[in-house]
Amino acid sequence: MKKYAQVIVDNNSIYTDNFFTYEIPDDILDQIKIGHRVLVPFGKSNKPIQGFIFDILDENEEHKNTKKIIDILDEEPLLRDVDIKIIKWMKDEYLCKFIEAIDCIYPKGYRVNTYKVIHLVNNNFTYENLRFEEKKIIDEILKHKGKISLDKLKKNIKSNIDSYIKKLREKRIIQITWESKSIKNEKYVYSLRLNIQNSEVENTIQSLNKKRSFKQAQIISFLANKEKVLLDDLIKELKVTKSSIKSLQEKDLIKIEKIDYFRKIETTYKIDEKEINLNQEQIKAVNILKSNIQNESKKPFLLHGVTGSGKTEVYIKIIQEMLSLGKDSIVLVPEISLTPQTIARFKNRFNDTIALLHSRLSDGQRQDEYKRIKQGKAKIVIGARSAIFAPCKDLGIVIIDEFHESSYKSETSPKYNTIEVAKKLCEETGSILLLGSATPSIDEYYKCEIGEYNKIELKNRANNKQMPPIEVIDMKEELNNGNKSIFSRALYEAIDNNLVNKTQTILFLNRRGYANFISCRKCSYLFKCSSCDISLTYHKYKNIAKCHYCGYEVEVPKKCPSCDSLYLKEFGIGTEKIEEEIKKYFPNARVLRMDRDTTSKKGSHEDILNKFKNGQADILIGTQMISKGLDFPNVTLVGILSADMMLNFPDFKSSEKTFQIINQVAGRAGRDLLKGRVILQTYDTEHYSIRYAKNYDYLGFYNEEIKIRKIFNYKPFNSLISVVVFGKNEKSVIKNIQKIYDAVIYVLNKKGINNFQFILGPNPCPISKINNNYRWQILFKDLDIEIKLLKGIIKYICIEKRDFLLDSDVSLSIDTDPESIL
DNA sequence: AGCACGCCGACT
DNA sequence: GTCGGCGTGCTC
Repeated sequence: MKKYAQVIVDNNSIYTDNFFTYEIPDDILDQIKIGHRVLVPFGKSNKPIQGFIFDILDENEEHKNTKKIIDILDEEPLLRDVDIKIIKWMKDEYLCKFIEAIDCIYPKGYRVNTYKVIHLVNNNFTYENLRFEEKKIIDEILKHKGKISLDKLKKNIKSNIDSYIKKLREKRIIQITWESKSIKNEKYVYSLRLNIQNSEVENTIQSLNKKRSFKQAQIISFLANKEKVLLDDLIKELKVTKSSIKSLQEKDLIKIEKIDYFRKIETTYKIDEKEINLNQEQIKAVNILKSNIQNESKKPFLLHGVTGSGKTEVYIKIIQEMLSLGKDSIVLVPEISLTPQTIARFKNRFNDTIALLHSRLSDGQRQDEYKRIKQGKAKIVIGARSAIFAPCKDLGIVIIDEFHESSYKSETSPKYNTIEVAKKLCEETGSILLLGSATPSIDEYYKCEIGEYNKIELKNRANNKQMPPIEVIDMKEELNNGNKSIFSRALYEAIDNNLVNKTQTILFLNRRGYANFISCRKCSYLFKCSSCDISLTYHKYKNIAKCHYCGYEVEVPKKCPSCDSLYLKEFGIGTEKIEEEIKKYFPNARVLRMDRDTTSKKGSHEDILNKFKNGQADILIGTQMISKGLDFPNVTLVGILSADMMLNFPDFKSSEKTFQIINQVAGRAGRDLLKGRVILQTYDTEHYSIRYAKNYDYLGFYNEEIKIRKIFNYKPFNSLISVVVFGKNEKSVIKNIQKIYDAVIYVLNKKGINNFQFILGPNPCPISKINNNYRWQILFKDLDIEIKLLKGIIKYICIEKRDFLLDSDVSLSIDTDPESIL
């Protein structure tokens, strides 16, 4: 009986974002499964493209003209059953296309290359009657055994031949079809062994020598009495070429076996392995988790453990438990704390059972890791956000460390929230979800309060040390007392002290570059990016002004470009400036700076950390990058240079973020035997973020913040959906965002809703231009309206009716619960 | 999206 | 004629 497949095709268009029905040919009927990647003919020209099987049906009621699937592209289905569920869920949740959700899941090296080939179909033509160019085409095709790729043909015949090809086609002399090649970017090694009995070896060698196949004879004698030899070794050893090996294979004298080769990932960072001795709190935490493994319905766990309370040890113990049950674990870490140090900690413990997935892997390496997980060779996956989609076979637990980090929200469509995806994944697979943080996000902590999550607490630091005391310094006061420097007197003295005592200092400022902007003091000319609505950051070392959004750089002239005065001045501070000031005040101090500018080279990250760890520097200056996971026993002082810098951001999460980052950076001091000290400089000493952070009082902060969220209808009480229209043509952008607004109002009116308080906009985005794209947004809150209904309406207007409604010169971005609305 | 096709103006 | 540029319509 014929069967039919429901296929999602790899075509990133809204019009093809639905199931296509294909007939399954008999020869693959018994192999094909849901989740398989297949090759299907598509469109008028039957171009072969990738597709994904979402369902297999016995009948095909709706369509008459079904085409047949060409082939299956992988032995095993690329998508697991749970992947299919997640894809469907993501599509609804994040208002994205099927193919966008699918793209999150399978490694991007798997693809199909297509090209057109031109071949002779008919010999019933008189060559002599053809025109010169037509002859040339036919000659070229015949030269390549009756078939050549169109690209190659055009390259070989340099003149324009399109019209002659068309003519030949009309005369039915040639035909153009599509061909394809499946690319997997996989690496294999090959092993050789004899395919003849030992007793036959002598004879074979003799007969080969007779035919003057000396190299082949040499290979046979080399292989004799050996179990297996690697192809590469053989080639090196005997200085033979692949051709002699190939002919031996054709004569069936040897067997070649393909072996998966896994490219090694280098980790240069080494740490001394400490024996894990869990304290009472940690043991209790592990036991709670363990007792839940068999539990049918699993609530997620929120592990609230103060900095240094040993969350990682808890993770390791529960992973060990999972391993002993044969189950897989996924550990997600924010990209910036996926440091060699963190990796080494897990690697030391689990060795080769670990697969690593992060942005710095090459495509090949990522592919290898993917395969190792898929084949069950790696049972523990450590990675950033996207590792949540790792193809584990039998998942036991998902751990999201530092789950409050904003990097768990994807910035590209689909703009998924990793915690939500993980929750769905765990629900579907019956796995445990463990969210760990010292400073939980307000949203998730609220879910503990209302009983959606179980809470586990680690209240004490593993070594029972107190958190280092935080001294808050009022920089307004410093200024009043005549100190114009970026260092308060207290911080200056503390740094000086540390230099004398030969202990180390970390200075934190969440901004790279030298100064945030540069302008003319005479005419107030401001250096701005030509393609973005952003002032340029000054990088003194290179003497450039740089746009941190699009990367645009311009050399800073001596004179003001507008009024020719010499009064150009930079304002605000960045890490580069701190480095300069430190060198000015403490010329003998050895300084390292770690930010995106100094870590762009591969391995530079490791370099800086290793140097600091080995005591080759006294002071480490850095951005967010240094706020996490670093464990340096000799650091006794942490200076937070401008704690309130983030507070001025127009973002409802800025208080939360400030509180979190102070906590994290402070935790870098006094981690070992030496006593730590934190100096926090701010202009706003009375802000509640700073007040509670000073005492490491998470609950106090939470209670204050949750009240504000309630009053202003922010998360977790209300959702926010942002719709941004952007494009090069500002008028068109405005016109189109207005169309969306009008359409939403129209639909709402029809549904009897007349109060539009919950819609904000359309307005220009706070950053109104990026990369020459003008940006306008509408914000929707689910106030007095069901979130499902709201999403439905937005989906209907912005996705389903998009082409009908919107012009083609604008693009659209939808973000549910955006991390930032800039 | 991305492909094919068809129509139209420009140009040897 | 004939080249190529763009607008249109469809994808099992």
